[in-house]
Amino acid sequence: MGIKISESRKREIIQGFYQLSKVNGLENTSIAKIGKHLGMPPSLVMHYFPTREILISNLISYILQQMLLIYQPMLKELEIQNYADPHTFVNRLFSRDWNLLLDDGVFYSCYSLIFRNKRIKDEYRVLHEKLREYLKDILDRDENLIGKDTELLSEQIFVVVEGAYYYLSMFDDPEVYEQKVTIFKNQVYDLLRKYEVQHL
Amino acid sequence: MGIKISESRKREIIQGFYQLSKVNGLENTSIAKIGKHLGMPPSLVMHYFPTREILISNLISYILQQMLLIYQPMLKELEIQNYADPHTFVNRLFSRDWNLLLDDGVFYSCYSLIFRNKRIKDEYRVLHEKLREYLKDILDRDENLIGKDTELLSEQIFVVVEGAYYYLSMFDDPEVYEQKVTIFKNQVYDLLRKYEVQHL
DNA sequence: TATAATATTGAATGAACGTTCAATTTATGA
DNA sequence: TCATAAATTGAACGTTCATTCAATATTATA
Repeated sequence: MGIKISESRKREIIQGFYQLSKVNGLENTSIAKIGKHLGMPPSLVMHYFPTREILISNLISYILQQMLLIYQPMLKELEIQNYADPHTFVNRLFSRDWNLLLDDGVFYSCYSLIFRNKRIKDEYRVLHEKLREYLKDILDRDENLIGKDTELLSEQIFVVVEGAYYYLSMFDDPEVYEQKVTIFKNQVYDLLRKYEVQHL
Repeated sequence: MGIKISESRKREIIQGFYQLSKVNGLENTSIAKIGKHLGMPPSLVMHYFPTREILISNLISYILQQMLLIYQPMLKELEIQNYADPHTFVNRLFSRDWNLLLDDGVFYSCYSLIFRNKRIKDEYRVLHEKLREYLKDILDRDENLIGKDTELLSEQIFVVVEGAYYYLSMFDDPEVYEQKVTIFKNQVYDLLRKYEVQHL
């Protein structure tokens, strides 16, 4: 049970790191601040994460895990029913449920580290490839898409989703935001339709 | 001429800031380091940019200006000939000439600040809206697209471009990179074709 | 219960941080 | 040329940073 304490402490620290980064930014969240926030001396933080670099590396793993978590319910559904409606999946992709599980500010701060850290870049890439494979799995079980290049379609759908997230983050006005979401959602539906039509 | 020295010094400092951020990251580039790199005391840096916040704010303006600069040649062409080929424009959008004028790491580091700074967010949004208007201008002068919703088309093209940039940054292998660029380029061409076809 | 491993504390380190300020040099305009 | 303004210097400020370490408390194991 000794190792359990260690693990739960680690988790506690990473979550504290994440919470403070959400408010003050990743670059303004120091080890001392994390300790203070959790009521422990900074030396205890460093006992579990010997350097700041390691701490950040673990935060990134946590964030990417959170991202996978968002897809979990849909993948469970796929497994049980052996089918999931692509349109519903796309709809969920564009829903703002994300923000409950993952803060965009922290996410993009971590993303910007891929340009100077190969390991982080690889971790991000693997995660994004995984997401595309999930979508491919869903598309492969749709009878309208049998024999189609679902890998390509999945790639094309996700690039719209990711571009949309990037761009939409600049808009605060809910009305404008919704209007633009609709545009990009339709853009993805058009992609799906295009592939389906070719089949007929 | 007094004000000229001041302005060129400011430019020198911002460019030094940018250069160091490219190598060490925005968050690791201090005022002291910028001064050292340029052979001036940190107090001189602060004479021109009273706080670090102001310094960052000016770096962001510089970066967004650089982004506009990339489009300059194409816009000149549009002005002179009163026409520019959309496909050529799209091709340029996907070219890696960007990296010579603007480092992706610095760009996304600054981007991540939009989530905690309203002014930065607004500046980013205005820039992105401007880019879309440029493309709309080009599309509007294409005879195949007369009467079409070029604003919508421009929005849909750019979201693919931006998603592609986000995603492609995770790939180092030039072969894989090129293969994926082709996919996304074709995705944009499909959008253009779709609108053109509807016209016939 | 004795022993070993783990968890936690608190004080201390030097380096780097952003920022201030008074003094000095250089350029400008009357 | 002289006065004024702008540009530049260098030393200093207190604060925060990541990190270290030896000492203590707690828990697990034998």
